[in-house]
Amino acid sequence: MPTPQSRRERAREERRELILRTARELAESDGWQAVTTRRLADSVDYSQPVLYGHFKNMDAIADAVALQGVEELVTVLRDARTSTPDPAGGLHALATAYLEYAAEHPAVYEAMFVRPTALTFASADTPALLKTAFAEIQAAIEPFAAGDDPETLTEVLWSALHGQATLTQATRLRPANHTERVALLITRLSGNSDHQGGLGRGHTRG
Amino acid sequence: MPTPQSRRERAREERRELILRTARELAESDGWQAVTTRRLADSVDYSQPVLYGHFKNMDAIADAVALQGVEELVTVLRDARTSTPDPAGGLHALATAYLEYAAEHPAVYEAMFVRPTALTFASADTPALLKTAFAEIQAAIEPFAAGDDPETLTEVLWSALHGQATLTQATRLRPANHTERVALLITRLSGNSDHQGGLGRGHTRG
DNA sequence: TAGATTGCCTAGCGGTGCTAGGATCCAAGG
DNA sequence: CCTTGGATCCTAGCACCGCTAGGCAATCTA
Repeated sequence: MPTPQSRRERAREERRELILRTARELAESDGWQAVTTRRLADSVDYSQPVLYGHFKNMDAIADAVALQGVEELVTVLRDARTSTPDPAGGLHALATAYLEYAAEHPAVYEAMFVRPTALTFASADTPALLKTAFAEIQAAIEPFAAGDDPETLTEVLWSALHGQATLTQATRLRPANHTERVALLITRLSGNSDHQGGLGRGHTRG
Repeated sequence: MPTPQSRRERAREERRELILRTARELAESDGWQAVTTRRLADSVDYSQPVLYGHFKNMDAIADAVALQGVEELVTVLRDARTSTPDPAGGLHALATAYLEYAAEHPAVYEAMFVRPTALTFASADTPALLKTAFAEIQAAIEPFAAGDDPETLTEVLWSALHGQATLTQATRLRPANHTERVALLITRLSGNSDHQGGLGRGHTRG
């Protein structure tokens, strides 16, 4: 509904978004440790207590940013996966898109999956959104499940992507080999050695 | 050097280890955010400035703990890999040992690979130790490199393990499927789905 | 024993998250 | 018009954080 009751409430909502946007920018530019109540309040030109009128505490702000991130990630993954009818190509595109998003929005990614704040237990509707994101990954890898449990395979793929995302951010991996790592990962995970050629092996034991 | 010069220096070294051990215990029991200078100083029954006589700052303490962890991890990985002459068995054992160490020492693991403190740039001899750890993983996966670059494949494996370790700690993955995830990961990464001969999934239905 | 060195503590700085209490504004009622 | 009630916002402050200056006491050297 585009008319959120009164004008006051609309102004209030706008200010909430201002806080969120500013926190996100601050985190992306200087890291989450630089997002303090005083700095954030200064940046939005309010006093600290105003922040607490919108969010329970500082972690809740990071959680809200994380929620935005999950929504964005879902559409990014869906767009990548459905960019081609070829399952192998879709999987490769999804994996690349995942790592690209993590690289381009490191602070948001950190809020989502690295920070201790449990997004799962944040609010009631959060798990549904997270399940959607998980389902996107599953849809990409499921054609290659063969005899294995698709959900477990999805967890394996997600973990592998998550590991590459975080270790790359921490400059623990050679940045140059980014492309090769993704390609090698999805090639091996999808079960055959030439993923360009399509599905390849379909049944090893009947 | 078993004789560290004077008695004073030996006492000093003992106190350094006391600080390190206490910090590690504190981190494992209550998390790194609970390891503050005041609490740590209280726990070792000294004042805060004493800590700074041994370490440059708080992060340096976490780095020292991380260094201990890498040493431990190297031996754990080596023992696991060489526990069997079978390459596939060795790889599986190494992967399991890696995740087991991460699960049993979450704070140490966090200090090593999650905390922003760059262990690589910590001191001069650190990279060598890290390279040894990396080489251990590479030794386990290299037999399955086929035509692919072994180093890239090692990065892929390590990232995948790291992802499983961190997401498991954050309770983002189902803890029950721990074993299945490792088995599926190394089965697929090692190149084929059924030359594993009973290590992982598959034959548990009879 | 006198002097130098070292080890250690108390006290304090600026910063953090967060909250209480009073001031101020704004919309509705007499 | 003025008054009143409620929402809005800020100043000031608490306890805690990492870290450091300065002084005191114990120890080693001569």
